[in-house]
Amino acid sequence: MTDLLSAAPEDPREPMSFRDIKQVVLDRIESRVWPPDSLLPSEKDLAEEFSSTRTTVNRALRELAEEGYLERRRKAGTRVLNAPVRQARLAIPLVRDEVVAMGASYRYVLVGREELAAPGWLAARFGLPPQARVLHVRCMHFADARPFQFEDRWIVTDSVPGVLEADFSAIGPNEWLLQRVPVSNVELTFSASRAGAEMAEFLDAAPGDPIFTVERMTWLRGAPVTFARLYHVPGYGLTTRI
Amino acid sequence: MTDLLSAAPEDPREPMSFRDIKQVVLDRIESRVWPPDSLLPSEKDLAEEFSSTRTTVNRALRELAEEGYLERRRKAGTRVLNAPVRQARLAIPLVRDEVVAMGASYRYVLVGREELAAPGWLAARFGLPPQARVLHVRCMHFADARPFQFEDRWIVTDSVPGVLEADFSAIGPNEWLLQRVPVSNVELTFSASRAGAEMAEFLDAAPGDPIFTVERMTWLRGAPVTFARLYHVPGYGLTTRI
DNA sequence: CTTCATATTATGTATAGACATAATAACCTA
DNA sequence: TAGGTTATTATGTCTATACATAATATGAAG
Repeated sequence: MTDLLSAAPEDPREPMSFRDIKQVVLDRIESRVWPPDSLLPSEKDLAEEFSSTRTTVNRALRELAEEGYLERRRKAGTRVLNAPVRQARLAIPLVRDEVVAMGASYRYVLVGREELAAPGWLAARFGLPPQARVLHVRCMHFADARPFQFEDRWIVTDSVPGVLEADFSAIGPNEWLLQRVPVSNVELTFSASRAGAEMAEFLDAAPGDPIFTVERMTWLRGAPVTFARLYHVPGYGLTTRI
Repeated sequence: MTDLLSAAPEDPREPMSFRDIKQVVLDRIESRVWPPDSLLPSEKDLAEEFSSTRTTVNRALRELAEEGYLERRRKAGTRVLNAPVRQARLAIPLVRDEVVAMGASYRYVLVGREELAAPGWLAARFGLPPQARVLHVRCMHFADARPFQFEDRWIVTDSVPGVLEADFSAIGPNEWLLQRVPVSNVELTFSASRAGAEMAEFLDAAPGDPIFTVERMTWLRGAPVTFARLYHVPGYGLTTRI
């Protein structure tokens, strides 16, 4: 097995790629050859060591910094972070795609649809004017005829031209919106809530069951677009890897 | 306001950076100038349009692909993804840092510590041999004297030299581990569970309350290191933005 | 000795060209 | 006409150099 702490691959003819360099640097960080808070050699010095160029070394170190291992500042140099600020990346798929990826078939059912003045709590969350109108849509998503997710969504009608003409009987609001509204900013909040009576009925749960809940707020060019609460069937877990 | 759909900034003397190019391309995607599934002009053509080089255009498009907007393949070109596969990035801070960031003061208390054979469910999860030993540590994390998080952790003793000598009375196992064990691979699962009697007592909750739960499994160079369940005080939400 | 100005250094990013390679298009042969 | 081969193209990445700029070190002056 190649000694990854060495600078060069065993075959001297094979140049070190930016990925090779990342791996060597990461190995040195993890083995404490370069301990937390220590200053790395300059890019210029590393380029010499790896028989590479500053641009290639820069890319390797920049990506390690983006991944939370290093801190870089001009002139100050590159430092190993004391506690890596690791970041998990969560893919946010369409619920249809998520169900299909589970190997199940997807089904959608509209539960309710009404146009109304934005409730106070929503106007407050979004900073909406008092008379703002929203479309409130509730729907169910099924996986192989079993409940998977209950969706409770409010759409700001001024932000989505044509939304009042959409009846959402055949297609869910999220898929409809994705076709029409590119969304720039999303805020997600994961939490646990308690199943109320209606929730329990739709999700085949018992009232009081703990429900994994995702709140999703979206904006387009600074204007609020939607607020959705997604309630998952009991037992659901959202998994990601770093 | 500068018309961002134009290729060049108004001031012809200011060259377009890779960030400018990203923004123009993103604007064209969001405004459907380049609709979903469409093929973008080649990097060479875009470099000409932006009076730039392939390397600069490549960086802009590569980052947009990493952010989930584009799909790129050699020779096949660059396409706009039908549904952006957006990814949220979750910073995974130390619980101490999370509490301090909230403006509260942090306190740690060891609840229990015992060495034992790995329970069957854990051996199964990690693929451990039947006689594997683990250190089971339970502890509480407080924010301003209020319960914040209950931590239930199993540490594979073979993977962590010195762990049996650690009593964890003054410092939590996670901080202790971070000082000694760089962790390469992490799997996180977010879910909702129900507060049992002990949990309710520690977290100042009622039995049966929904509890936002994070399971964290870690490996180093392929070997299992820890399995932790983090239970959060009722009302806790984990927020991230895309 | 302290403060301010200047020099130096290390990273951030751009350019131009080169080579590698995956994927598609075009061409040739049976 | 279909299948196989070859050419072409578009992206992936590297090199070498240059310029920008943030941050630190050094030196000069009061």
